[in-house]
Amino acid sequence: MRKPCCDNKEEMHKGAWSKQEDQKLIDYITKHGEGCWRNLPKAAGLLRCGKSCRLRWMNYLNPNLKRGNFTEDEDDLIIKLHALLGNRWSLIAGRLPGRTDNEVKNYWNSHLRRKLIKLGIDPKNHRLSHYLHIKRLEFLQENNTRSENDGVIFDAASSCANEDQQITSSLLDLNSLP
DNA sequence: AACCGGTACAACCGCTTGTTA
DNA sequence: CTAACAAGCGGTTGTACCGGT
Repeated sequence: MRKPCCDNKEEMHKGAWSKQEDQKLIDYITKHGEGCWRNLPKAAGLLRCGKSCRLRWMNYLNPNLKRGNFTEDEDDLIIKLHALLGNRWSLIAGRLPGRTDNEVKNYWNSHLRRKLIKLGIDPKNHRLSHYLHIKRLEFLQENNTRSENDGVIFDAASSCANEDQQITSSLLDLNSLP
C-alpha cells in the first residue's frame, strides 16, 4: 500500500501560489539548495506538498529558466525531436536550455500541434494526413508509370522505406550526442 | 456592457522509475 | 530479491485572459 505524497493532505494549500509562498520557496532553496522535496515544505514553512514545491520551482521560480516566446529555431528543434522521441517531454526539454518539460508540452499542445495540422501533417506520427497521403501516393503512382515508360524504375514503396531509414538514422545520431 | 468560445499556461493527479535498506 | 519510499514524468484540469459578437 502506497503512502500519499504528503501527510495531512487536507491541511495543504492548493491552487495558485501567492507571492509570499514563492518568496519562502526561493529563500529556502537559495539558502539550502534543492533536494528532499518531501521535507522541504515543513522546513521552509510552507503548507504545500513536496511535489507542488518541486513543480513550482522547476517550472516557474528557477532562475535558470528562459522566459518568453519560443524562437523559430526552438520550434524546429521541438518538432524534429518530437518526431524522433514522441511525447517524451523531459527528454525534449533537455535539449532546449532554459525550457521545462511542462513548458514544452504546453507549447506543443497549444501552438505546434495546430501548426502541423495546418500544414497537413499528422502531429502524432509526423506523416502527411490521410488525404494528403492518398494524393501523394497517386502522385508517386503516376511517376512510377512515367518512369517505367522512360525505362527508369521508381518504386514508391522503397521511397517510403527510405524515409523511415532517414528517421532511424537521425535517431541514432541523436543517441550518439553526449 | 455582457456573454461566449478559444487560447495559454500553471498546477494537480496518478502512475512509473530509480534508489536504498 | 523485495518492499518502501522519493523523485520524476506525462496526461489532464482549472482558470485567467482576450477578442469577437
